[in-house]
Amino acid sequence: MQMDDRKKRILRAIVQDYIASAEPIGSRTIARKFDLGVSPATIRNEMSDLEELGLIEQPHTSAGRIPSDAGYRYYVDFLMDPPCLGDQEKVLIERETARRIHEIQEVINQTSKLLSQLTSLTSVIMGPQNGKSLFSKMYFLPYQPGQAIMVVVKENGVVENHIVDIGEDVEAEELQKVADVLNRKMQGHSLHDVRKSLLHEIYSELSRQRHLLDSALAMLEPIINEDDSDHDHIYLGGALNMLNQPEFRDLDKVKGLLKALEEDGRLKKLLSTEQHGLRVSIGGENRLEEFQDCSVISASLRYNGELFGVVGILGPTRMDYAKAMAIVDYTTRRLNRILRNRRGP
Amino acid sequence: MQMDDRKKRILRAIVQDYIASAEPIGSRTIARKFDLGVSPATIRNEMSDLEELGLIEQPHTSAGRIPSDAGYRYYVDFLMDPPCLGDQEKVLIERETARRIHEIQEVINQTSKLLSQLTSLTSVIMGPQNGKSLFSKMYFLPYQPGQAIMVVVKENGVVENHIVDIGEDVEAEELQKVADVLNRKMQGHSLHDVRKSLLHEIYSELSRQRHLLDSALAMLEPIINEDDSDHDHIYLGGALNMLNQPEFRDLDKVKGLLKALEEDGRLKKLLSTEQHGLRVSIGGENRLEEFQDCSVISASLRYNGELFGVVGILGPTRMDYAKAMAIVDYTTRRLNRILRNRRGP
DNA sequence: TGTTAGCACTCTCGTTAGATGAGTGCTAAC
DNA sequence: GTTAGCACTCATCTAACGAGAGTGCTAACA
Repeated sequence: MQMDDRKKRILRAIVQDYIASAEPIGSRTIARKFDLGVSPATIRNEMSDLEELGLIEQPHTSAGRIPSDAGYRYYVDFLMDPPCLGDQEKVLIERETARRIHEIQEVINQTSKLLSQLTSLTSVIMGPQNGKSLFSKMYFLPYQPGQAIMVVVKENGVVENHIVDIGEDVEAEELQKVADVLNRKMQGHSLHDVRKSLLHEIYSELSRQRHLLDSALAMLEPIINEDDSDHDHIYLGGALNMLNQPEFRDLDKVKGLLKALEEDGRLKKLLSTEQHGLRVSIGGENRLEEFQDCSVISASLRYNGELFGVVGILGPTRMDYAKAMAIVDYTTRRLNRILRNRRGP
Repeated sequence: MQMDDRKKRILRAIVQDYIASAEPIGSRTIARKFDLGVSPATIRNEMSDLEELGLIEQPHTSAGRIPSDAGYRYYVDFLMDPPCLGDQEKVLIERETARRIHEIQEVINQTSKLLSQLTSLTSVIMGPQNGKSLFSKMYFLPYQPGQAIMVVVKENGVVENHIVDIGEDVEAEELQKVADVLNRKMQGHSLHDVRKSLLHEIYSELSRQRHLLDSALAMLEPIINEDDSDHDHIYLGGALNMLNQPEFRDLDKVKGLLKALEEDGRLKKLLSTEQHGLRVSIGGENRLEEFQDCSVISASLRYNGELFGVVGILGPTRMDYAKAMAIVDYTTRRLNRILRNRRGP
């Protein structure tokens, strides 16, 4: 069986109406709402075909039809109006991302809020993966007697500060000398590497300042550990928006989904991809059980060509794909431009 | 009418049973479950008295009784077993708070998770209020051509870093000289003060390095602005736990509450207090409409005697007060001890 | 051969009516 | 002061029923 023009128009009508209303739609309603020039009976026949093709389905015998995952996929790939963005939305995105990008955290928070507001869906942002980030430099600044501020700069531009304990008799300046050696050795290596191979090399070079080195290395512990932990958090924005979707009127469903969202690991799997450009994952295309009723639109952030993070939107399978895709696309392009302007160290 | 011993025992039974079961409890059930040595009829008479005293109420005519806000208050103040903590819980708190307290953010995240896990309620943590925090020192570190890392230390021990734009021809070292002047002038002043009065004083002193100063001040902008904004975020842990409480089986109720939680301002009002020690706010005792069905147990964190933050638990009015109070109390004591050990600069 | 009208059938949803059961308040007896 | 008994109230559960929306099939039509 082929998808002729009329079938396409009918499928398009079903998907669009269902996206808007969340109600199964019947032949009669289609005939009334969309001017296809044929009677409900004809549409019924066509719908029967579409069902056989696996593009639509019936929740129960005497209800209208709703799109299947494959139906949404067909719609996104072939039938949808090309995603395009309103001017106000563009302006909003420009404005929100223009404000203070002094801290990476700031960017993430802002963007997350922005996306969920614009789409009325849940936004999902995965920051830079600590595990893979390369070390660039470290500095020590005085803090209090016995303590110092350790500032760590990574090659992806991220700057972190930690308060570390040093001996009472040690000055931050002194420590900085040790740090300089570490900087020379560690620059461009992942923290993982450091632990694996560089440590003893550094050790020998610095043997005369052994006790200082010991403490410096102890200080790096927290960062090195962070490396392994699943500590590259995922930030959710507008998780509540989900409650407004009729498909989540069932409390248990919501609970399950939110629980899955709380476990960072699940989401990370869902978002992880090396793919450039926009990615659309519809319903069952997600492998994960919990997200079978959801779709994810995501795109990657890059810094110096490296994966820096992922920005996405999570919504019910029945979502306004055109709009969501346009918004994610525009936002990530914008962020990538900003990241590019912060040239590599 | 007086609260004699039997009345107290009955009220205690009602509160405890209702906390455990979330079901209104009737005279017959009390007589069966709790061994008071009197018949249901007698208990009915006493319950009638308790209702007249405003300590219990009936959801509808033919249901059992539930505690009123005043009833909970009476229970907490006079009837409750003194809050005390199991050893496992103590150990858990010790262990979780012992791990890396290198970053204030870390402490907040950890504690938030910990509290919500231990109580199965929602934890609420308010970090240091930027607006009130006093400036201590700033440093500049090299980052990339045209940019520097600005590290700001506040008197409450918080360290922040920001990436700031500087002229292409300016070195971070050069900037540090300006910073030294700023440090001398601004130490111990709130950022608010700086804007109001110190700026022109600083200006005159540094007039020869005007262009550098201009940029340094521009850099402080983000922090100064942050000051005014409601940017001292509130961190929620286990907001989902609420969904498990039978009182929130109604989706609209949950939505309303979560919406109120999302607006930081509301919660800030709820938590703000100068009071030392444990604070219990029951149901209608909260002024805010949205939280009439909730109780909040909170306590303040202090650093050098200054209010540093607030740690609390938010749950339905029907919560296990003894347990929640014990946990909040122990946790904040522990955190305060840790903060004290990080002596003031 | 494709399209349409007609019709019987299915299934969900909202309403209504009873039956059930937990709990109360009152009265009178102990 | 305490208790047993009893009539009454009210939420909740269940079954039954009708309305409404939609389908699939058949037969007629162009």
